[in-house]
Amino acid sequence: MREYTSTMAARDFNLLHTFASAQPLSFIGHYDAERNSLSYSYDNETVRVFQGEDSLRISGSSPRCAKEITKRFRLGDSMESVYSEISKDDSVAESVRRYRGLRLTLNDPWESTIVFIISQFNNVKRIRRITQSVMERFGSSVGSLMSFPAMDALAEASERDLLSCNAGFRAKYIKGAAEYCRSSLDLYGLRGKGYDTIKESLLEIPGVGDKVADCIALMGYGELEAFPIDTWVKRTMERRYFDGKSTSIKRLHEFAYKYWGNMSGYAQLYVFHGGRMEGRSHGR
DNA sequence: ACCCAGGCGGGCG
DNA sequence: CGCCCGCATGGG
Repeated sequence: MREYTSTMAARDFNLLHTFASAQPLSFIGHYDAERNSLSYSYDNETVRVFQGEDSLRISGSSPRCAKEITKRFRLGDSMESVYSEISKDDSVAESVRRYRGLRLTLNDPWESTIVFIISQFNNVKRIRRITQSVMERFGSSVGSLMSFPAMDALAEASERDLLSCNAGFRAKYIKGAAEYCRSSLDLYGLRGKGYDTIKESLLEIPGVGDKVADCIALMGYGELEAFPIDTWVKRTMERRYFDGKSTSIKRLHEFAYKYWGNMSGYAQLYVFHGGRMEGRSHGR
């Protein structure tokens, strides 16, 4: 079985920060700390990316693997201009300094939908375990990895089998979302329709609310206006921009859009990751 | 024992 | 619109 490899220059690319930032790839892929590499399956192929000094090495089962990595990690984005656009204050600038190379990923819309449904009211370690166990149970093997389950597989799964993946109360949402996505919504047809249209459609999926819809819009469709507000982002923003006062999600959205505009998605990534890393190191 | 986690749906005023 | 609640499960 042939393997395709390639090397490409990559500045401002940090695989570990990206893996640690709780994006769909963090849950679907496998990170190897010793090699500093990440492997995952896509479209019945496998690929592995190794972080070098100022370069990436790629190996995969298809000649398309380099293109896949370029797209998945948005290597075409100029991080220089992203950083200059989002660094509106010292706290964002500090996150950028600490986590330079943290990349936004562009993932499959269907996979993003299920992963972010699993993510609700949950912690990162458990999201990964549940996602992996759903893949083991309902996916199929691609080389030595597992594929992400098809819509049919999850729509036809029993709630009991999903519960045995420890999905908890999310089991019924997973099944409901799969049924809805295969019968009543063309997830892939939404690509490129724009943030408002995409979000409105996603909100019709059972188990998808405001926050999860923004996550899917951002990391499944690449809509950079999206600004998902979870507990970390809320707390971090209240501390940084609202004098520590409790502030409604609606107000935080309004603030974000005025402040970062169509770079909100990248700003959110650095606010979220910075806030979460800082919060964790302080104990709690 | 306790609080919390990349929230959502449903009910209430 | 805002607020409150229940929801499964396991980490710190």
